[in-house]
Amino acid sequence: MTETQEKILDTAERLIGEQGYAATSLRQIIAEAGVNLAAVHYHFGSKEDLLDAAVVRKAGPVNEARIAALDRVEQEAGEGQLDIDDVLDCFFRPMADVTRRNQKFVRLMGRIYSEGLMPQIVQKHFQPTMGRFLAAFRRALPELPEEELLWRVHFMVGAMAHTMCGPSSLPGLMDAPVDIPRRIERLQAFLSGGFRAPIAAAGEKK
Amino acid sequence: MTETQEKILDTAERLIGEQGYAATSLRQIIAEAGVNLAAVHYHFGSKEDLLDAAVVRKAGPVNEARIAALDRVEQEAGEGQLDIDDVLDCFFRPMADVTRRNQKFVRLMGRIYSEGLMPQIVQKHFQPTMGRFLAAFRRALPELPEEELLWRVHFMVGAMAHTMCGPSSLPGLMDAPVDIPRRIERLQAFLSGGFRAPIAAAGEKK
DNA sequence: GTCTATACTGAGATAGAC
DNA sequence: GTCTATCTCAGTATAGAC
Repeated sequence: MTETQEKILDTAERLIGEQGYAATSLRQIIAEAGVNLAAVHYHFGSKEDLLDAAVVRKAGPVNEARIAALDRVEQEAGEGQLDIDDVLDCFFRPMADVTRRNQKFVRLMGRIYSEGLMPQIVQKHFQPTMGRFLAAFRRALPELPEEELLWRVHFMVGAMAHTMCGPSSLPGLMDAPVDIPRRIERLQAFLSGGFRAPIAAAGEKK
Repeated sequence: MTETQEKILDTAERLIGEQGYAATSLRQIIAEAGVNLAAVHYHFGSKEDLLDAAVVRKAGPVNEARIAALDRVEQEAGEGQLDIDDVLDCFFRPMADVTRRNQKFVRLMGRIYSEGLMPQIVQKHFQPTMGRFLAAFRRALPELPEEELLWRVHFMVGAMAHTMCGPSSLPGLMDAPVDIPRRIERLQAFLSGGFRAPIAAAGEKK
């Protein structure tokens, strides 16, 4: 990894996290990184591939930590049932941990999910991890039908994405201090209740 | 409202809902609508203002129905406490109803939230409604501290946004039939559990 | 192999003729 | 009110210096 590549990745991570992908031009990135425009395409191929590389660099370790935590919890549980809160903890704690050292990256992660851009990137880098966690959720909530389980994980991802990227748009939260780990704790408690909720009756009318 | 304006709005609603805002060019919209490029800027000012107009046209009735439903529930409750499920119902049922007649619009709504674009638009058109609902949530969950309540509403918005726009990226849900009302029922049950969840202890360590 | 300079295409926006 | 022509800036592609 050359110095040029690292300067580009660092700057892209910061600017895209702050402003969003669409709002950040390659020309702004290269200006702040002090490199040439063509260097971006030489090293990364395209703007989208640059984002991909920036994600991969930091998301890899987070997902590894998630899997490691899940391995430990599953081993402790043996053949028995898993606790949904333990599973959520395996998923969110590594993210909270990395946030304590690097706020920039979590912003970028939120952008990726919530700008709706490139499901491919999410797919490519998070799908293996999600597969492991889906299995764990199944073990924690065996009474939940498969389709309902998938939707609940989908809701979880949506709430997480919206929560990660920047301050809330709700008036009372705008000027709240940016304490991401605390934010994640709140989210985890909320999701725990959601996963445990009884299933909605189909076609329910009040 | 001239015929030209309506053709532009209809086409924009459809294309942006299908492809997203960033991926849809004004030139594509005008080609399919059969109008001139400058007409868009003449009538709406900019691409962003066009989106704004498309949202306003359809979101207005939904929010009015939400407020009307909430009025009714609050009147029935009198001075007593509100039921969180009733409040959620007031919020989501109008959206499910409009979906039964017009799938295109819900896609557009999802895009707006989830492309992270223009918080201004969300702010401008949904904030008054959100204000009313925040008060209702407070009445339904009086024991919840204000900050926690605001975050939970934030999580709700994130889950909703992610759910509205297109199919899930989870393997098992990709080819599921697009039954938005059913999707909303599932979401509502999940959120109900989330809102009722006990609060996370600060700095909790397993 | 790395990087610079520069040109190309398509986007949103605008001025002015009609 | 409407449309043509044009402007600026985006992402991209390539030729060639080192």
